[in-house]
Amino acid sequence: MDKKRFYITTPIYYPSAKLHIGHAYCTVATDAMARYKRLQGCEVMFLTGTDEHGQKIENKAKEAGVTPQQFVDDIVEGERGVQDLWRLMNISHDRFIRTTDGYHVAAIQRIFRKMYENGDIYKGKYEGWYCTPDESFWTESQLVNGRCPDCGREVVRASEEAYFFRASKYADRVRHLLTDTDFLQPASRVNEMVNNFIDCEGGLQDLCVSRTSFTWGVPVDFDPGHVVYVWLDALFNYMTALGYENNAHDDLNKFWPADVHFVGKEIVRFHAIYWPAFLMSLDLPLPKHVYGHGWLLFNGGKMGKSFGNVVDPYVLAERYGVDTLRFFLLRTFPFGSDGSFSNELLINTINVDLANDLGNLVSRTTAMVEKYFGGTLPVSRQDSDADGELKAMAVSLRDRYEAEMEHFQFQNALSEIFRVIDRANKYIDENEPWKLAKDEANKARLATVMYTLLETVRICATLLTPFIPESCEKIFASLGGCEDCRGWDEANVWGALRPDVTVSKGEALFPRIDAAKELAELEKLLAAANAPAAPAVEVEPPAEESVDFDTFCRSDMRAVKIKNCVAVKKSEKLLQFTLDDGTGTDRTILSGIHKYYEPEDLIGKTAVAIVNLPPRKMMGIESCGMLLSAVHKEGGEEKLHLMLVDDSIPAGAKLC
RNA sequence: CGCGGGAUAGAGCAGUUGGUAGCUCGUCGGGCUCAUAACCCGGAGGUCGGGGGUUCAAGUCCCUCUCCCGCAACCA
Repeated sequence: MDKKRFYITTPIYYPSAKLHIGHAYCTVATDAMARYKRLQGCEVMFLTGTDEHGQKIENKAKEAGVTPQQFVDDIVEGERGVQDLWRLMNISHDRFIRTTDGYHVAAIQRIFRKMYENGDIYKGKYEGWYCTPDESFWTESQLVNGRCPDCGREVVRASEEAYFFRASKYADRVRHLLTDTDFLQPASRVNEMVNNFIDCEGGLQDLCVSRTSFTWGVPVDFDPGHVVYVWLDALFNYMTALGYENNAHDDLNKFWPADVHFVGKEIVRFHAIYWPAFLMSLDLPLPKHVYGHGWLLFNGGKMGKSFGNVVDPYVLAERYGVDTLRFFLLRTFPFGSDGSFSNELLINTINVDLANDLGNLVSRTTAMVEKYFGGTLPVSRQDSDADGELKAMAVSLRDRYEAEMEHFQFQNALSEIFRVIDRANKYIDENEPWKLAKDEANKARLATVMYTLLETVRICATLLTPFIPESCEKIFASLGGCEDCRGWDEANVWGALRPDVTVSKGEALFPRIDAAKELAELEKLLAAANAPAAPAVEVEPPAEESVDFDTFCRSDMRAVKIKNCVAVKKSEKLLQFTLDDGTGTDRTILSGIHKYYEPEDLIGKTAVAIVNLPPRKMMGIESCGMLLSAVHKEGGEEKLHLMLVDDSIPAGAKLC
C-alpha cells in the first residue's frame, strides 16, 4: 500500500529586502506541519522559494547598480540570505523554487500561451497615465503631483495593449468554492474576500496579466515587449515545482493537488480568488485548502521597515537558540489571527514553558534516576492509583494533539502538551520521590514513579519534535537513545521505554534568562540592527529642463495663515487646513502630511500655498491649492518640512 | 452608511453547536527541597465595551451605540 501523501507550501517570498520575523513565522509553521506529517508516516513534499520578478526588484537592482539577477542572487543565496535563514531555522523543505529558474520560466510561457489559446487570456486595453519621454505607464495613485514619479514631467491619459485574464467567467465557481466549502481557512476570511472582490460593484474584474512598463519578468513569447504579471508567474510555482509543464521534476501526479497553502493574510486574495480561477481555466484540480495566517505586530503596531521596528530573526535565533524561537512563534500566537510580538513575551515564554516547565522536568527527573539508581532503573515495580491520572493524560495526549494539528492550531496542540508537562511536575510533588528514596523498602515504588515520569517525557518529546527538533533529539539522548520508542505509533502507548532504561542528565536544555538584564540588552541589539548606517541625506538632483519666466509667474503663490487644521477622518495621511489667504474667504486645502505633523502644532502658523491650481477632491473634500513643503530623504526615508515663513508676513502676500 | 476583524481580572490571551467564566504572567499567603532561585497548593482581583431584546438560561443568538485595528480608497 502507498504511504499517505502530503503536499504543503509556504508563499514564495519576495526578495526585495531581507526577510523578517513574519516570514520566519510562516515558514516555521509550515515546517512544523511538514514534520508532523512525516512523524505520522506520510510522504511529504514541503515547498518554499522566492518570487523574484517584478518592477520593484528591477528598480532596487538599478539603485544598487547591479543586474536584477545579481540582486536577487545575493538576497536569496548570499550570506545571511533567504536560504541561509532557513538553514539556520532548521527548516526541512524538500524543494526550493526560484521563479528565475529556467524550467519555471519556460513553463510559465507555456501556461500563458495555453490560457491565451483557450480564450481565457485576451488582449485588451490598459488605461493609465503615460509619460511619453519615459515610455512608461503609471496608475493614478502612482503619480506625484499629477506628474511622472520618475522624471516629474507631464503625463497624458493613454491606453496600451495588455493581456487580461477572464476572471469574471469564474466568479460563480469561485464564490461557491469560498462560500460552500472549507477551501479558505480560517472561515473569518471568507466574507472579506467575497464581499470585497466578487460581490462588489461591477463583480469580479478581469485581471491584467501582462506589463510592458518593465522587462524583469517572464517574457510573453508570442508578443515581444510584454512580460507576464508577477502573480500569474508566482502562483504557478506550486505546480511547476512538481514538474507541471516542465521536465525538471516529475512528481505532479504524486503530490498535486496540494493539501494546503499557508499564506499571509495580505495575499489571501490572490490565493483564494485568482489562483483557483487560473486552475479552473486549465481544468486542473484545485488545492484542498488555503490557510491565511495572521501577522505579527510589534508592541501592538504594524511591523515594517518604515517603522524602524523590524525584528530580525537572525538576532533572536542566534541569541536564544533556534528551537526556542520556533517554539515561541507557534506557542504564543493563534495561527489564524494577528499576534502581538514583544521582547518581554519572548523571554517570558522561554523562561516559563521551556526552562521552568519542560527543561526543569527533564532535568529533575533524570537527576533523580541518576541519584537514586545510578542512572539505570531496576525492573521491579509497584503501581499505585496515584499514577493513573498522569498516565491516562499522557497516553491520550496524541489524539488531542492530532485533532488540533489537523486544524493547524499549533498553539492549542502545544498547550495540550504543556498540560501534561504541568501534570507531571505536580505528580513529582504528590509522590515525593525524595522521601521514597530514604527507605530501601520503597525502591520498587520509586522506580515506578520514575518510569512514569520518563514515559511521560518520552511521549511529550515525540509530539514536540515537529516544533523543537534539536531539543527533542537531546531529550531522547537523555532517555538512552530510545531509537524504537520515539515514533508516532508509540506516542499513544504506555511502556515503550525498556523497563531497565538507562538515562543521563546532560546539560540544561533551555537555560533560564535573567529577564530584566536581557531586555535592556535586547533592545540595544535590535535597535542597532535596525539603524546600521548613518542617515545619509539625499536630495533630488536639480532639474535639467529650464522653465521660462512667464510659466513660472503663472504660479500664484501666497502667504497664508493657518486658521484651523484637523486630521481628515479615516485617512492616514491627510490634514485639512482652513486658511486665511487674504481674500476674506476661507480657503480649504488638503495635504498628505499627517505623518510629519500633528494638526494642533500648525494652527496659527504662516505657510506658503499655490492658490491657482484647479480644485481637487480627496476623501470627498475639495482641496483648493497646495501647501509647499521641502522634501529630502534621510537614510532612504522620506522627510518633509512644511514651508513655514515669518509670521509678520500678512495673509495673501504674493511671492515673486 | 465601502468591506472585514476585534473589545473577557493589572498585562497578554482561550472560550466549539447558549447551561456554574478559564489559561499564562504579575500580585498576596503557604508548602517542598529531586530540579535550571526552579516545582506544588491556596487567596485576592471580572457587572465578559455601553444599552436594549429573544430564552427557564446569553461572553456565546438578534438589534443598536461607542471605541480600536486591518483592507480598500485617498495621500495637491
